[in-house]
Amino acid sequence: MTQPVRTAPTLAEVAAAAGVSRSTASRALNDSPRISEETKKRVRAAAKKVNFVPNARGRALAVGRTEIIAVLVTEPLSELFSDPTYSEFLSGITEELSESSYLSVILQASSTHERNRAREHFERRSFDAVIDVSPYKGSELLEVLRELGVPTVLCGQLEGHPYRDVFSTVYSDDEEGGHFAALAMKKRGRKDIVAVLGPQDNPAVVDRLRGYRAVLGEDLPDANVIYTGWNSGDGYQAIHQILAREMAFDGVLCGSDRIAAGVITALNEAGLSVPADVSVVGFDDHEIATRCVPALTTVRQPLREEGHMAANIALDMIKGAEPTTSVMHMQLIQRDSL
Amino acid sequence: MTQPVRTAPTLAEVAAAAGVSRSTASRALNDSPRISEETKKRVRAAAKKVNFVPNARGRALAVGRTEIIAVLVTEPLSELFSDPTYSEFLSGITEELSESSYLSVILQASSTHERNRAREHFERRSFDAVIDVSPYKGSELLEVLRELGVPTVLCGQLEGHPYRDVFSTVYSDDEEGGHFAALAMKKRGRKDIVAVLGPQDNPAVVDRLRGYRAVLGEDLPDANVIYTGWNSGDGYQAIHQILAREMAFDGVLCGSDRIAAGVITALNEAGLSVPADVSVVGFDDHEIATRCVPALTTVRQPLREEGHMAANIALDMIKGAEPTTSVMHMQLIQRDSL
DNA sequence: ATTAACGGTGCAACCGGTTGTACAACCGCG
DNA sequence: CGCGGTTGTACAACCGGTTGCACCGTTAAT
Repeated sequence: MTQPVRTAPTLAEVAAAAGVSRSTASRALNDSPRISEETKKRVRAAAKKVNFVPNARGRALAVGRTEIIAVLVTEPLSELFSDPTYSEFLSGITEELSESSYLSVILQASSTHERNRAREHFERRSFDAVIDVSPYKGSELLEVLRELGVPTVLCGQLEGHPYRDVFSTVYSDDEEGGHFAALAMKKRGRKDIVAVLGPQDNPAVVDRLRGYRAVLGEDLPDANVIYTGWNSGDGYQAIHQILAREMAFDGVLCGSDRIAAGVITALNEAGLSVPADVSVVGFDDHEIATRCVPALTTVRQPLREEGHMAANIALDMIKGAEPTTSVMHMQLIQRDSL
Repeated sequence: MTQPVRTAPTLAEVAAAAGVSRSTASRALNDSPRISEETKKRVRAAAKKVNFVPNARGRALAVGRTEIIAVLVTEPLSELFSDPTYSEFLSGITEELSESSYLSVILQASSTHERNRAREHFERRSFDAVIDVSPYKGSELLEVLRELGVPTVLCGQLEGHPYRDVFSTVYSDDEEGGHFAALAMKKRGRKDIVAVLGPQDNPAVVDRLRGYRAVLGEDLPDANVIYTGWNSGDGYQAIHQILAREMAFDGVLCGSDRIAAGVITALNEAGLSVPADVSVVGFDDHEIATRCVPALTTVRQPLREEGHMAANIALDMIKGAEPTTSVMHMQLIQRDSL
């Protein structure tokens, strides 16, 4: 049996069926004010009848848009998928785009080969816009995008804002998040605070710490600031380190919920009750936060909303909007660990 | 400051710079045998000089291909990302496509809205081919794809093979995997086997069980077959269930490595040694397999290779190849739990 | 010397839409 | 009755490539 590859109906066939010209058919389907209601109705009926759907390729060439947005990621796919932070952010982007007719393509850029490939696609004008999920200063690809004039949204603050006047930026206000967490500690009357942050060179970590300090001052001494990785094991170790010093503390600010989970485990093992003896506050509002015992008070980073915002800004820029910078607000999620 | 949106050079400019016609320029860049070496060299030099890169939209329209392949997934993005099985398969696809100039788009189809959107894109001919990661019988989208004649690759066997003559299929031979696991048990001299599978309605589960039975016969009695979920907790519970029956057993065949991890924990808690008292074999060769104590003997499903294969078949079908069915082979990974 | 064969190139059509502009039909007006 | 102004439609160009076919000049065969 031969395949029933019904070749798709073109605008010309619709026009013929409706007894009008191609241009009139096009305008009628695009609801141009220059076409009479009568004709529009006839053309629409004809289109329905022959099952017409405008061909993406033809349309793309005519209007100069592919209706595709690239999401540029530096991480390899496996890491990208295993990190729930990314997955929620990406969901936000696709969710928002699904309201429009736009599609998103995940474009990896971890190896040189991948970066060259990405560059090639940029030069071909395969995409109407690019959302860079983890931009870094001095990236050659950003340079290319700038030269090509491709609308670009950076997710995350670049120190020195080297592209501020060309690209849009979306980021969460980490300093504000630090404020919220620290204020909660203060309100609860905690006076001897320990901070178990992530890696020292991470800009988010720096901003959060600034937020903590602005509120707590002397209640968070330098000696109590510990830089680690993001995992529960890191939190666990950090607490052991603190306990070994045999100094009193009544609150722990954590750089991630996973760190906090490890912190709580270590405290419990040491016979310290949370929150009776020690208060713990996390960061991220990761799924794990609700599964901690006690459930973790944490700072929510609006990742999904950030994705929405990034997508919307990209769409606006495609329509010609100027680059903007958009700061998302953190939120304290009150649970039982404080 | 105005943006430096250098408008991209077109073929016409290259042709002018090389002193030839547009058609000759096109043929020269596409290495047509009808053009002399001399001319090709001149055109290539001109192209390099003006930084010419063929425009994706124009090309797509002319050649009738978008150079985009859609990966259709039924799961919501969050699940997709959290399941390492998918992530490896998807990596395989993008890895293979990155050798070509093709891009892949992840197209979700869990809600009705998403399915309508997918359908619309299919009708617009936005994609040259579709890879359906989790096809199910009676899917309306498959029906649409068949009608439209879009090259499609199904990942997983559909019972009754309703589309065999139209779509290609790639799947791992689960029955063979069952064979391998069971044979290993037999070789080790295990006679009283328990099977802790996944959900009863899962086709992979059915096939694996068939493989087990063909080898073990009476050594795997019906009463010893337990259907559960895929997680470690399920394996843990299943063993407790078996232990409660107070019947002897010396081997456990597991439907996933996560199940096996739970099984091993339960056995150890019950004072049974693995592999001295009881042998355990998993399935998937998940990362967790190497972290079990003892390290888990398991059946490896070549997910990455399956992704490669799916991508290649899709590319071949785009070039006009007939639909094929491709079966990937399982492999027993010997570790210490047997 | 005439012609067939052939390699190399350009013209023009085409892919499937959108859009600037010309034009025809109709209106009301002086 | 002829005019300008509206309204609705069609013609044709255009987006940026690819490709069938005609045509040119050259060489070899008759």
